[in-house]
Amino acid sequence: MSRVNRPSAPQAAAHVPSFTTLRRLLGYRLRRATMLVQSDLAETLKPFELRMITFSALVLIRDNPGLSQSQLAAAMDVERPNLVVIVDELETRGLIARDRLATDRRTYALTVTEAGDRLCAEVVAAVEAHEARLFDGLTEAERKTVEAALALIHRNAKG
Amino acid sequence: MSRVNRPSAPQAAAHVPSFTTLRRLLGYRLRRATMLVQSDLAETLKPFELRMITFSALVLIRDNPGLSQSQLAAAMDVERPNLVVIVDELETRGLIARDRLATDRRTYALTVTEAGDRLCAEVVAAVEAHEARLFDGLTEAERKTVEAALALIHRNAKG
DNA sequence: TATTGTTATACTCTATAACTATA
DNA sequence: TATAGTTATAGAGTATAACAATA
Repeated sequence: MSRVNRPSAPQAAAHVPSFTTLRRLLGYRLRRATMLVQSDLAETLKPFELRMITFSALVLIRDNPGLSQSQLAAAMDVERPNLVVIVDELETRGLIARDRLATDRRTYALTVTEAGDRLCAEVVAAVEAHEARLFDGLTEAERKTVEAALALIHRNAKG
Repeated sequence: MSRVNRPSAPQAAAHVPSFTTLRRLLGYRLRRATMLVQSDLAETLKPFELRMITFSALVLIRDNPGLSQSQLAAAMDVERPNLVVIVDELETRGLIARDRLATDRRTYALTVTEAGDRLCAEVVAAVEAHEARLFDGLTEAERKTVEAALALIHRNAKG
C-alpha cells in the first residue's frame, strides 16, 4: 500500500507531537477542559467518599424530596437498573431513605436523612469553593459569556 | 433514622425535578455541554466508521508522520495496551502503516496511507462543518472568550 | 396490559501485570 | 537492565432483556 508523508526510510517523529488540527476544534478543547475539571472534582469529592454520580444523586434528592427512582434516573440520564446500585449505596450509608408511596406501592419516595442533609451542605460548599478556585481569574462578564455559550450549544445540538 | 424535608406521609415529587444546585455549578454545565457535543460528534463520525478515539489517532498520525505508538499513547493520554487495538483497527482498514525503524527495530514509525490521508481530509472537513453548526451564533469575540476560559481552567487545575 | 424497581448480563473503556524482542 | 509493543485480564461505566410486585 502506498503512503504519503513518508521519507524513503521510516523516521522517528519530533519529541513533542503537533496538535495543530485537534487544537483548532473547540469540541476537543471543551472535552479536555471538562476531563480536567472532572478529575479535579473527583479529588474534592474523595474525602466525602462520593463519586460524581452519587454526589449528583444526593443533591437532586435533597432538592426534590419525594422523587421516585424513575424520575431520578430520567433527570440524571442514567438507566434505571444502573441507578439501583447508586441509591443502594446512599441508603446503606444512611444518607437517604426509601419510603413506599401509600398511593402507589410500586414506587419509592426518596428523601435525604438528617445525616444526608448535613453531608450535602458540606460537600456542596466544598464543590463551590473548588469551582471558585478553578475559575479564578474569570471576570463576571466572561463567566456569563461562557455560560451563554454552553447554553447555545444545547440549543444547537440534536438539531 | 430521622429525616428532613419529609411530609407526614411520603409524597410524590413534582413532575419536572429542580436542578437549582447543580445548575449553579459551572463544572456541571461544562460536562453536560461536552456530553452533548460528543454524542453529536459521534453521529458526524459514524458515516466514516470512526469513533472519537480512532479519529484523534488518525489525525495525530497524519500531523506527526513517523510517530511511535508510545509517543501517540502519551499524546492521547491512553495506556499503551489500549492503543494497540486502536492502531490495529486503523491498520486493518488500510488507513495507516506500521514500519519498523531501522535505527531501533523495537519501535514502529506510524504514517497515514494515501487512503488514510484522503479520509482524514474528508472527516476533518466534516467535523469542522459540524462545529461551525454547533457554535453558530457565537461571535468571534465570544468564541475567543470561551477559548480563553478553557485555557484558564488548564492553568488553574492540578494546582 | 403497563409501570416500578430489580436481577442478570453484556459490551465498551480504561488500568495493570507480565511477556517478547530488541536495545 | 531498560524500553516498545503485545497479551491477558480486571475493573469501572453503561446498556438491554426479563422478572416480581403493583397498578
